[in-house]
Amino acid sequence: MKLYNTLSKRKEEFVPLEEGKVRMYVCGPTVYNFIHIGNARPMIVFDTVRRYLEYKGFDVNYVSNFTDVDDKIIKKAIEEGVTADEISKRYIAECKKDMEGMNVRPATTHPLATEEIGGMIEMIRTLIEKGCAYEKNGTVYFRTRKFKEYGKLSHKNLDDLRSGERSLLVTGEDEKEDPLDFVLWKPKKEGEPSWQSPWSDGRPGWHIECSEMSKKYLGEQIDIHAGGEDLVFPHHENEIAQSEAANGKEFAKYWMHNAFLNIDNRKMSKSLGNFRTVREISEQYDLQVLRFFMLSAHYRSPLNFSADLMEASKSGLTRIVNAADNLKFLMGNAKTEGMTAEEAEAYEKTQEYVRAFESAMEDDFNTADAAAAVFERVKYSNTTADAGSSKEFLQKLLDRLVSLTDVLGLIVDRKEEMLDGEIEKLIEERQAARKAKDFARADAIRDELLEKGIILKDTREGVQWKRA
RNA sequence: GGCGCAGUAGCCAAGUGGUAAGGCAUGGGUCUGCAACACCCUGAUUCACCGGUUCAAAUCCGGUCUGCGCCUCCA
Repeated sequence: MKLYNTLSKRKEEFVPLEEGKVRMYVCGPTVYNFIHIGNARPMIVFDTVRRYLEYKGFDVNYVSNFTDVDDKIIKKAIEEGVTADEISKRYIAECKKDMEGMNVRPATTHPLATEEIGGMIEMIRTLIEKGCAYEKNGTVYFRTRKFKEYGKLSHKNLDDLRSGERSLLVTGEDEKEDPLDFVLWKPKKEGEPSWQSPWSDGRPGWHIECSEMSKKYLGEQIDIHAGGEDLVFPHHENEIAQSEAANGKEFAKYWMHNAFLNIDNRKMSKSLGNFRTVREISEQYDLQVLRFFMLSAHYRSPLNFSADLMEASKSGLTRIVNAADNLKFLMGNAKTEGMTAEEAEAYEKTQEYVRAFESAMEDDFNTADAAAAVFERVKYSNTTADAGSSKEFLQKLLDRLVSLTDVLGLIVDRKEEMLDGEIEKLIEERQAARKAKDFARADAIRDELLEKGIILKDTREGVQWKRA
């Protein structure tokens, strides 16, 4: 299995620190509002990475935080006249609903920054003891130049950064020893949430949060650290500096970053007014469609969101779901149980699609290519399975399809709700009308059911239905 | 200014040296009372442009054009 490591700028063979186990940390959202579709990309992408690792038999310890103390949260709390805690709790709950809709599995642990302050203070204390940090007027800064490898992730050199920072120098952050130094702890302002520390009542800087939470739940060294590409600098660069300076060992072995999501070819931003929340999308589409859309391109390529592309994704996903529905429908009407020799042979051929799927995923999680293998698999079962197929054969075809779509987090095997007696009666009545060639009546019933969200399909084997 | 990414059919998108996957859309057909689903057929002598390396390039090198990202705690 190969994955692209931002650190080395190339694809590397994945070798876990401990055989059979993967320790993975994904930077989570700051919870000051509903999550937007840009937040959704890393969630979906890295959830898929996790699913594939588990599919390959790894025991994955997956940690993803919620940043629940931050300027934006405080600002929102002031606007609404409630506590910051109320805001963060509310949007964590909303975020979890969205994750469920996108079929993003809960992490092994979802730490909250506010519940880990003690550990952060300890880490800052260690950094000060080692001479890697210093305190000025209640603020603690990281001494960036003390960490010789600073810039190794974002591949920047300190002097280039320095020239870019000139404007900052004159804006009055002159209490820093060096403009590149960043905050580990800052004193509270009036009315802000705060915690006691040896330096001041205040709160931690953003970067130290992830360093500490990763250490606490996964240990000083982890396999994979992931997030959006905008986090490469400065967030992840700073995490490396803090963690490696404090712990004295390499922090994460592999760094994975997803590319950005644009909307109608423009960057999503508040000033452009093109911000789209996952919740908004869910009013128009099943979030499964959003997930499928996100996986239609490689995670390191920029992806453009538009209504047309969502429609195309919806059609594509429906094709996959239809194939599964069809297998289930045929299974319900199968006349024989055991597989014949020909069927066993036909089933063996599906192994080829599994191989194609896996080799796509093994190549830096190429989900677009993996989806192509799923489509070929779909075509194969659409052309191979029919009313004469045995139940066992159909079941095996379905199982194999589901095992692949599960890795992508696509649900194709939704449990069917029982039909209301009334609806069932209408379907029977329509069948009778059709037999009597009373098509006007038959169509009227079909329209009536459509209004109730039931779509009918007449097949040679009988009437198939599904919820819209 | 510094660092970096991308440009493949109407749209989306794989493919990183061996002669262009897959999906959506379009058009035609089979099936069907009709519809829906499914199936078959329908697509790039060509991969932004120019030049080079090679027996061979969308894939490597150089240049040009275009779009974009990071360098401001925005995933």
